[in-house]
Amino acid sequence: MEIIYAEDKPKVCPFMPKKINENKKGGALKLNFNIEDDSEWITLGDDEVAFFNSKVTCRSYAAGQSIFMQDDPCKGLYIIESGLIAVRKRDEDDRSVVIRLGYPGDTLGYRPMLARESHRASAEVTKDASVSFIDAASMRQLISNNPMLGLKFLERTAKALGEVEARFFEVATLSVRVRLVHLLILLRDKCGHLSADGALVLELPLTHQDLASMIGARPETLSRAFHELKMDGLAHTSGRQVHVAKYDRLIEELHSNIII
Amino acid sequence: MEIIYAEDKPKVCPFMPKKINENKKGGALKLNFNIEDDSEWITLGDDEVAFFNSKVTCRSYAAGQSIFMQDDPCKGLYIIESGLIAVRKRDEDDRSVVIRLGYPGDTLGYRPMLARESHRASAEVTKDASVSFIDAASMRQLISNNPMLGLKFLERTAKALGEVEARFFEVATLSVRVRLVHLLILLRDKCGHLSADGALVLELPLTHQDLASMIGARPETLSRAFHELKMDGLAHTSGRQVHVAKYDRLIEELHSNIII
DNA sequence: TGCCCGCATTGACATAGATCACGATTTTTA
DNA sequence: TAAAAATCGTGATCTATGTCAATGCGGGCA
Repeated sequence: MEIIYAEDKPKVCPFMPKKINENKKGGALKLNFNIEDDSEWITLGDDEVAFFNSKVTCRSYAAGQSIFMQDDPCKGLYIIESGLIAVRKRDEDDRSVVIRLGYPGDTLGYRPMLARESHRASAEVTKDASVSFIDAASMRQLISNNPMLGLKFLERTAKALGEVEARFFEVATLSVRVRLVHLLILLRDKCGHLSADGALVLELPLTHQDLASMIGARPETLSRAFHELKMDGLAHTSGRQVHVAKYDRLIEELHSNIII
Repeated sequence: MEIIYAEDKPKVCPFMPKKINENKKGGALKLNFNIEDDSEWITLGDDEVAFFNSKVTCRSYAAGQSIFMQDDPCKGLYIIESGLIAVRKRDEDDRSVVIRLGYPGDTLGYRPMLARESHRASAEVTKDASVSFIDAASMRQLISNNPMLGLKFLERTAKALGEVEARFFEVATLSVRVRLVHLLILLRDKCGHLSADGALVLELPLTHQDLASMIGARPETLSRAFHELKMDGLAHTSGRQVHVAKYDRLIEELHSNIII
């Protein structure tokens, strides 16, 4: 359910509230995506929803635009409603690494907002997106009023921390091939679907260059790793699609190399 | 101010409360280290301090002992009062990586405690330590009673996340030499002091093997990197000490390679 | 004291992965 | 639609780092 905007300029999203946590609180949150049961936002009470709604603004971005840039001061929290965002870190030589991908429901910028730091990475729109924003002061006010909201964010941050630590471990000890296999498995949930013949197909949302950067490798090396997987009959690429023949064997290959 | 225990077996620490946040709340927290102004614990009110004190227990560990092991279920939060802890992740081939170091005032296990997961790493005592413990249920109760406590933990976790992301970026893009230089600079605050002749000396708290793992390299490679630094007149090692001749030039070398 | 045993160093070698280069694609733009 | 610009694939190198092996060092322990 993606919203298409004709204009080039950003505009405010239409207000289409979703019922959240209907039984208990019945609040209607001004956010344009399906709020999951484990979302941080379902912890908000009526008053808080009203406060949130009065503060939140929404705009849309075309693919290629940036939501914020590395080293910008962090103004607040961004909530992805639709589209796809790549969080990217650069050095002065224009080497860049995609740190993570943001999907609808995800938030951006909570780390620098909470740590009261500047953005350490840029957020680039990969597929046309619509993103809501709430300023840092309001967000902190919400969190200090509502312990559960803070706790939810804490859990989220804690999970992210664990994941990055695991990726650090990977890059430090595992081969490019294994890292690629792991990345493919991680992307399955968000980008995978079954083709007509029942095989698993991943729609990779990024160029091979960016994929390579996510596992700390060069594009050429990634290309060769894909070639190897094809030779072994595990998976083959066509454009930005990856057809996975033997998902089980991917998992196997991972298990023999990783303990998480 | 380190506490020495003669016994091999752990024993309960003496109760030596520190005054925290005297002006406003006057609580005395049952923790044996100097509580910094930005510590999460200064947010506790009288009742909460009493509750905390009734729940917290303390024991001491000798160097070499483990506080918890990878894959153990997480029972609660550990607070380091003295000593030094290495947080280490292992795979089945006994390759291990030191993820971070824990100093007095630091807490261990908040990530798995909050994410309700098992420990993804072990905590090994590197210098005889005294560590307090509070169970997960009590800790959660404290956090949901006191929004500020949660917020403080949130900030801390967010900071840690930023640091690990930065290290991921490093390992993916920078040479071992530059990573070593960066590690030395990071260790300066905790392990550095000035020698008689005014030069900077770092007392490295770990074996070269563990140091190597922290920057995602093998011990032999680390050894050669140190050798290189010596050749260039930047620093030289003797045992676990590193004598830094030109700290400025270390910084320089880093700046020409990193943007944080 | 001397014997271990784990740690550090050094050398020789192997290799994964980076770099460079050049066409072949695909995508974007005009 | 064609032209231009990315992006992708592949081969030929090069090099940083890992691996293996031998040696030396130092600190605990009998």
